[in-house]
Amino acid sequence: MPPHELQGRVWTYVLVLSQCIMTSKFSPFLIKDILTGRDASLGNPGNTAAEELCALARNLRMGFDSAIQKRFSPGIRVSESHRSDICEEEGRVVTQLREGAAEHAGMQCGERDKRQRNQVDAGKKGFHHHYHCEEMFSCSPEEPRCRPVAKKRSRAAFSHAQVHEMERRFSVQRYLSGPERADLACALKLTETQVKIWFQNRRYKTKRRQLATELAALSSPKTVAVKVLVRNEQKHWIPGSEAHLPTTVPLYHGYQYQSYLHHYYQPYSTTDRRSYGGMF
DNA sequence: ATCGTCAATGAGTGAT
DNA sequence: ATCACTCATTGACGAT
Repeated sequence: MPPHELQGRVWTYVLVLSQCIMTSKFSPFLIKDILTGRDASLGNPGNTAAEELCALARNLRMGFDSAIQKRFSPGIRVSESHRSDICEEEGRVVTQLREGAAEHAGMQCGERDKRQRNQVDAGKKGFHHHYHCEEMFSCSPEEPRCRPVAKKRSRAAFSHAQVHEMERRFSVQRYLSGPERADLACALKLTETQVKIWFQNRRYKTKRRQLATELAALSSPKTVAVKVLVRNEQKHWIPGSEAHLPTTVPLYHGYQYQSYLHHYYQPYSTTDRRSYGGMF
């Protein structure tokens, strides 16, 4: 099968899938389904065709690339954790396909982002996170060759509800066990990795702020009550009443080199396999 | 244009 | 080997 025909077929399939997803005909789907060609209307590509499709799909999206490689590359063993990562990536691909289909329908990127933001702000869809425009390659049925476009890193913006819930949880629990993290991720419609990273960053942020606060308190001049005798309009110090004034500590250096000074974390959850008793 | 925030990434580490 | 951690940094984004 000529490359441009394969690519056209992949692109058509992507569009069909996108429309299905947008109209909720079916979702989610597996990339494997694309590659094994379950849809009779698109023929029945064999293994070789699937491999070719796989190679082409690699050029479509970063999400495709990673997921397909991990799942289908020969000789690569997939662990349970990797499998869950792959599922996450497939979820991202679905999101990207939704956006791709929307874009194909004529919506401008900026308008779409605005709309999504409005949706998030208005809380119309409850928990929701989005990815911004991220064109890795420019492909279209009219343009058989994929043109590489500058890579752009995406950053999810969690909704207020998602952040609020994680903050609430963080206020009572600084560490989550695996099952707890999975539950929270499921409830918030986030991936476990996102929840994990959020808690990591949150702990780090708390620690940084606490250190900064403490160091600022140490380095700032203090108002201290000092006993003074007044006699003949002159002030006289009373021995032993001097306040201890600490030397100024530069914030950066204090933070940089005293990072292990303050072990104020709560102990790890009892349901977790790891114990931080020795560390904290 | 600059700055702060924050999700994500990577290096290094320890536990299992 | 795998996992989750801390810490430092990166890059996107919004506010100013």
